Amino acid sequence: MQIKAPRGTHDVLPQESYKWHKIEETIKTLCQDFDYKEIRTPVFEHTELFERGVGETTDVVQKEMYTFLDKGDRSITLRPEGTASVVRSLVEHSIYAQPLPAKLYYVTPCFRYEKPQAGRLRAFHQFGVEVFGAEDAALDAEIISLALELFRRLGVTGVELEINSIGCPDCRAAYNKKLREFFKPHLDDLCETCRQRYEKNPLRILDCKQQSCKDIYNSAPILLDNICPDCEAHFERLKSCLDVMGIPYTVDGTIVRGLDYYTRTVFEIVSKNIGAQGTVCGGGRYNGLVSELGGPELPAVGFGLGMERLLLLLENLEIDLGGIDAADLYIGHIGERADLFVQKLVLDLRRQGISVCRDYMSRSVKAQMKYADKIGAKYTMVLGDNEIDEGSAKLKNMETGEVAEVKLDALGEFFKQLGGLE
RNA sequence: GUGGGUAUAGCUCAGUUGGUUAGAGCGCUAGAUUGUGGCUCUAGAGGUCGUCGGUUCGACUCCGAUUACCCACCCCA
Repeated sequence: MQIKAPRGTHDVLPQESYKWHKIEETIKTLCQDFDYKEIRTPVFEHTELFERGVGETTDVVQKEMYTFLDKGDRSITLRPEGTASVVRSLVEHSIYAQPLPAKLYYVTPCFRYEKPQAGRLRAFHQFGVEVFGAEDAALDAEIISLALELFRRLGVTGVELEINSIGCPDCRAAYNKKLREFFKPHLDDLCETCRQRYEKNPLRILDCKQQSCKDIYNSAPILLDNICPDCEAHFERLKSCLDVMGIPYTVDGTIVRGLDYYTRTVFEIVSKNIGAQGTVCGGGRYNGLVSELGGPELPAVGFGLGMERLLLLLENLEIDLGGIDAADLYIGHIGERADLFVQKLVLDLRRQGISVCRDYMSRSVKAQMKYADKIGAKYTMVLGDNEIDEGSAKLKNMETGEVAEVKLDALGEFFKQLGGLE
């Protein structure tokens, strides 16, 4: 009986993994340029962290977590998103006692028990950024510019930025009251989930996709029009920062986001090139989360960016990421003496940082050359008694077909110079 | 969790109104005068036709169930 990869997971094969390397490299230098440092947290945490951090009423917590009891009867959950873990770590290690703002990033696997479809997996990866300690909307704008810069560096076009402000707990409480008053006469016409939302979090009703509910909330008061003066000023500052950086955006008052911790700024970067899951990157400000998880009152902003969705985007836009790295040199051989000679030579060259392959299949010279061609080796040479005795061999450039006589003990130098020229 | 589509070789797919040894292209392996890739030619390996059950003299083909994948809803990255 053959065992296959679990539902919603997939293998990253060599034809694909080089793309990951390329993107991860780009992220690394990007974060260096913005002066963000990498943080790595465990793949699993205490379940309670996500219940409190992500919010008990969210879909993620209510029905999508991989939760189990370990052998010590602890309730453990595979991380469904990155932010809660980073905040936990920040509090646990008092990172807030270091110079603020603390600017962190990560690329990490996440797990959500959902029904897979285009751009949605059960095991996926997020590139995330979190900044702690500053209230200034310039920082909200900075992380947005960081995300957009990643797309720019990778050559991704056609992504759009949508922003909104969902206010602070104060203005949201006032707004929720207003909303309840608005929906009260329509209660019977709302769908069942929206009736529950009415009690717990009326804001979420505005996110309902049912036409009957849409018809009702279309004329509801808009949160953005009801935020307090401080939140208003914060949002204005965000917009002027984006303006001054030349970053286009649209204000979308309907962006609410499904995670409970957001305050003030929320944003999404969307694309039409990844199927129905249009959001490649989503984030916002979460000023209350650090204290909620036992730390001090510390403002924070962050985003999560779906790596698989980014890959999908690159693929659908037919963006070239350079292809798999091929070996520098393939060394064929004839005869037993050459076989052992090559075994040693290959190691010598590899120790010098040259990527070298040889034959392990007792193939004919012709078949060895065919193989070298298939793996895309840049150069080839064939060693027999003559070449070993003379200490030199013909080195063939597989792209141009040019052949040059090269001393075997000068091979290392030859490839180093070649590398220097590229 | 709800709905729609698909399931034949490693990959992309043919397979006539059910009829006996299930095909192609690509890929893989080996050859085409003795020690050199790309083109061409030849040969070979590789499939219990997703799985289980039913109808039938006979099922890859029809029916039912199940599973997986894809897509959409929901939600989100």
